[in-house]
Amino acid sequence: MHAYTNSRISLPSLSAQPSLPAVQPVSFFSAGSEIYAQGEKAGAFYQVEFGAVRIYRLLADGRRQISAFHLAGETFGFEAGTTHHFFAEAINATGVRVFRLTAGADMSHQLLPLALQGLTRAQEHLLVLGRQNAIERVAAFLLDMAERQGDLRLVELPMSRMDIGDYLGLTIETVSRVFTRLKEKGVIRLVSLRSVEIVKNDALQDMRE
Amino acid sequence: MHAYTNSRISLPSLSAQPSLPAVQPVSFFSAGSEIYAQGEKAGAFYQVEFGAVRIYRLLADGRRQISAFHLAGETFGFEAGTTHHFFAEAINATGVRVFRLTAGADMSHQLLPLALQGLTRAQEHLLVLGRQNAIERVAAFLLDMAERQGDLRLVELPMSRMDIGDYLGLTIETVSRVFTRLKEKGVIRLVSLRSVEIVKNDALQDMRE
DNA sequence: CGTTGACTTGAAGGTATTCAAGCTTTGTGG
DNA sequence: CCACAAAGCTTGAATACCTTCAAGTCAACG
Repeated sequence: MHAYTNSRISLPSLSAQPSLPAVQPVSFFSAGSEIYAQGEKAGAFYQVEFGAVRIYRLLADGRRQISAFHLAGETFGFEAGTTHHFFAEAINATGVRVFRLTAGADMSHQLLPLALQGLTRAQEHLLVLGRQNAIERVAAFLLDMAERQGDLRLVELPMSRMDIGDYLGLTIETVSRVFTRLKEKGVIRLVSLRSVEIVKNDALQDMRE
Repeated sequence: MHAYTNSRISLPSLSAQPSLPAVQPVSFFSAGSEIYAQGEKAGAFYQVEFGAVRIYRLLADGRRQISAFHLAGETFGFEAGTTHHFFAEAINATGVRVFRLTAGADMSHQLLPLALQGLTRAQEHLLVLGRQNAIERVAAFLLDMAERQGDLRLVELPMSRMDIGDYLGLTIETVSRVFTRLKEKGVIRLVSLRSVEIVKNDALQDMRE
């Protein structure tokens, strides 16, 4: 399947992050490889060095809901209890810094703000999934991705249409149709499959609700 | 509108909760009254003594998404940053113990598990809103309410159909129709509008996905 | 006992899904 | 470097599910 699946190569730290121990090694994950699985014992948290990660759950019949994407610089993996409730996978070739939680050290101060930020994001996403239509969902997604990439006109989408659909609670066909509609309206330009230029930011903002 | 809106009467502690300072007073809120509002300065967290609370966001056109209900014993109100991102309202006559966050005291240890639990719940709710149909959503809701009330056959629903709809991303009509269908199948019995007997627990479990 | 608000039920309509086909891009091997 | 295969994406038509609009029922309360 994946040539490098589960190959984790430790490297010296590339960049120190304030308030986190900077000496942690970086693990590499190839596209599609698993970082952790639902039911696995939790005991670490993770920071994306480069690449992108998807966090998701599955229903018994295979339906998938991606609850979050994590891009370079972002942190994930802390969970309630001792086992993971979700899957985490590298979307592309991805480097992840792993911070093991040791029994003695207390990381509450570092983790609480991260947990609260994740909570706010999840709750805002609930509004999107519960009360917004397809166009509004895609608009919210594009604006969120743009914001997290520094509000440039050009937004990189590291994930497939399938991933976007499973994040927004839509099918790939609907995602594709909305992209086409936004393109025809001149709101966005599809530079390539994984790269979108936001032409009319205001129009997107208006669509978001 | 509400006769007792915003009346907050302090009472001595009714029950001490482990690991939280037990001397906090209890505030009372009448049905529909606001506990805090989006944009307000945050600086406390809350524990429900009795009654029930809804946490929600609004879109500009009035669409509402309830992200969580909180029943007796549960904790809410901690948020990222210094201002509230959500509204909190008493659903019925409700007593709430308020824990003010003082500048000196550090509550990270108490708050982190609560924040992580909230995060897990929100992410599980994302799966419901993103990938489940109306019956599955209502089944998940009823089972969740039952579990939080001690897994009794009789489940009390402190909230209206409107609230349930806004929590599950459905209209009140759809919620009502699903209740009727479950009743006709003999899965539940509508003891009263706000009280449901779970007759076939297994059937509900199966429907949940 | 009548009024009000909440809930239920029915019929019509709309949005997203499903199923199906065609197209584009990417990767692989000759 | 080209040809082909495979995967990912787009587009179209039919269908399904939920919503909207409307009317009617039920329950609580004065």
